[in-house]
Amino acid sequence: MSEFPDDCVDLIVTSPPYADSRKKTYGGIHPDGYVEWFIPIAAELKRVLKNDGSFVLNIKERVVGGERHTYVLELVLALKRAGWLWTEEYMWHKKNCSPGKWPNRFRDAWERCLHFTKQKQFRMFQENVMAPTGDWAKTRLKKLGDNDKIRLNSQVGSGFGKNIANWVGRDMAYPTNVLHIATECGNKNHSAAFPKELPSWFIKLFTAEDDLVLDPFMGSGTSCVAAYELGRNYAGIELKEEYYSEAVSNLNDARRIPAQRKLI
Amino acid sequence: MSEFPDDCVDLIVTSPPYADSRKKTYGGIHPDGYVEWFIPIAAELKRVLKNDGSFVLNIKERVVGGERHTYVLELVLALKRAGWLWTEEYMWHKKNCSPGKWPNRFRDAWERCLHFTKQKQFRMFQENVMAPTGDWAKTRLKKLGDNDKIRLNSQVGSGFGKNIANWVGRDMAYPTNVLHIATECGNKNHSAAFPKELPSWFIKLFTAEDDLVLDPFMGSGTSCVAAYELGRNYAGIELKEEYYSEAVSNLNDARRIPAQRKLI
DNA sequence: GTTCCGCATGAATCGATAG
DNA sequence: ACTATCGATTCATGCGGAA
Repeated sequence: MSEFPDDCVDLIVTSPPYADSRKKTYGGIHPDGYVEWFIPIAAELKRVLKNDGSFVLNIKERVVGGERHTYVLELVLALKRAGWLWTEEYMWHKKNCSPGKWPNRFRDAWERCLHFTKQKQFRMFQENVMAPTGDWAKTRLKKLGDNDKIRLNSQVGSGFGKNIANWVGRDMAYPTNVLHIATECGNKNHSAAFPKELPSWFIKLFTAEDDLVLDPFMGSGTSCVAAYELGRNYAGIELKEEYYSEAVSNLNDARRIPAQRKLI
Repeated sequence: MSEFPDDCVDLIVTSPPYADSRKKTYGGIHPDGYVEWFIPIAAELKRVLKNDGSFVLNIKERVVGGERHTYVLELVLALKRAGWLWTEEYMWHKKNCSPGKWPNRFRDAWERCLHFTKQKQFRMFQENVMAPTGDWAKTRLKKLGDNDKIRLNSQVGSGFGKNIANWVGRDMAYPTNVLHIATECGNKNHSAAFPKELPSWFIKLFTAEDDLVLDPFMGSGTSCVAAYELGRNYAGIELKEEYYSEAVSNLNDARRIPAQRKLI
C-alpha cells in the first residue's frame, strides 16, 4: 500500500482476518494483539483514502473463554484516537448462520460493518440502494421462502434478488442500517468469505462509476469482483499466494453487470 | 436497591435512560459522563444478582456530532473491569423503526441487548424460546391461508396459539442471537419504552416460574408486566413519580398468561 | 417448465481428551 | 497447569436431480 499516492481511494471495503480464526491460512492474529496489529495498517488506509471517502470494516469478535472478546470495541476506540470518525455501525444479519448448540449461547447470526470516515461530510448515494416496499413487496415476497415470511415478516430488507432491476420505478424505500444477507455456501471451492452482496451494497452506496475501491485484505477477491461488476475500478492486496491466484481467477471470470441493473 | 439483600435476583433486564435522549424526562445524562454515572449502579446490580443470574442491558449509542458516540463501548469495557463477564451481545432488529431521512445515514433499525453474567455457568432455558424451523414452515404452513400465516407470524416469540402447541418438540429450532421484534407504535403516553416482547423473551430464556426479575429503570413498567404475565416475581425501581404511577397502573391491568402458553 | 426432495456446507463453540 | 486437537451438536441455503 505504501506505493499508493495520498487521497486516491474512494472506498475501502474489507473483511480482515478475524482474530485467531484462520490460523492455518493467515498465521492467526491473537485477539490480545489484534488492535496493535491493525493500527499501522489503518494509518496507511487513512493516508490513501480521499477525504470524502469511506472505510467499511466487516468484523465480529470471537468467543474466548466463554465471553465475547473486546478487541473489536478496543479497535473502534483506537481508530478514533487515530483520527477516524466512527460514523455508523451497520449490522449484517446472517440469515443462514452456522449451526451448533451450546449450553450458554445461541448461534451467532450477525456481524458488524463498521463505517469510518475522515470527515463529517462524505459521499453517499442513498438512491442506489433503495429497496422495494408496499404492494410490490407483498407480491414479490410470495416467491421468497415461507421461512422468510415467518421470521422476517414485513421487513423491508436490503436488496433481494438480482431480478429486482425489473421493478425499477415502483414503490421504493430507503433501507435501514440492518442488512439481511445469507452467507454464501454450497458449491463454491473457496472458503466462503463474505457474500458478494455485502461489498456490492456498500460500493453502490458510497461510490460512483469509475471510482476506485480498495480491499486491503482481498482474500479470494469478492470485493474486487463486486467493484468490477458495478463498473468501478478496484485494487486489492493479498499476501497469500494461494488466495491471490484465486482472486485473479475469479476476476477473470467476472462480468460487468448491465448498466440499468447497477442502480438497484 | 441498597435495601435488597445480596444474591436475591435471578434476572436483571432493563433499558436505562439513553444518554441525552430524554433530558426532559430524566434530567439527561451527558454521553461523556455516562459510564461514570452507570458504574456505581452496576456495582449494586452485581451485588443483588445471584451468581448464576443474568443481566441484560438494552442500549444503543446516540449520534453526537455526526458520529456514533463511544460511551456504550466504554461501558462494556468498564463493566468488564468491574468484574462482569460480557457473555454475549444479542441484537434487537427493530422491524418497524422510526421513519426519517438524513444525508449521511439511514434509519437506525437495531439496538444492542448486552448480556452480562457473574460467572461462566449460569441458568439458561433455551427450550423456552424455540421457534418453528424452516422445514416446518414450508411443509406445514403451506396448507394454511395467508391470514393464518400472518396471525401465526405475529405470535412468533411471544407465545403461540393453542393448536400450535401440539407441534412443540417436533419441528422447533433454537433461535439465533438476533431478535426480530417490532417496536410498539401504539399511542402510549410515555416516551416509547421497549416492546414487551423483548423483556419477555429474556425472561423466558433466563428464568423459571417464581424467579425474581428486577428492572432498575422501570419506566412505565414494561419489564415488570412481562414478568408478571409469565408468572415470575418482579421488582422495579423508578425515580420519576409520573412513571411510577403509570407502572402501577399498568401492573394493575396486567393478567397472567395461562400456563400452557408459557412454554412456547 | 415447475415443483419437490435430498444433500453438502458453513468466519461456531463447548467440553473432553491428549500432549 | 496450561495449550492443542477433536468429536458432537445443529439449521438455513442453494444446488442438482427427480417427479
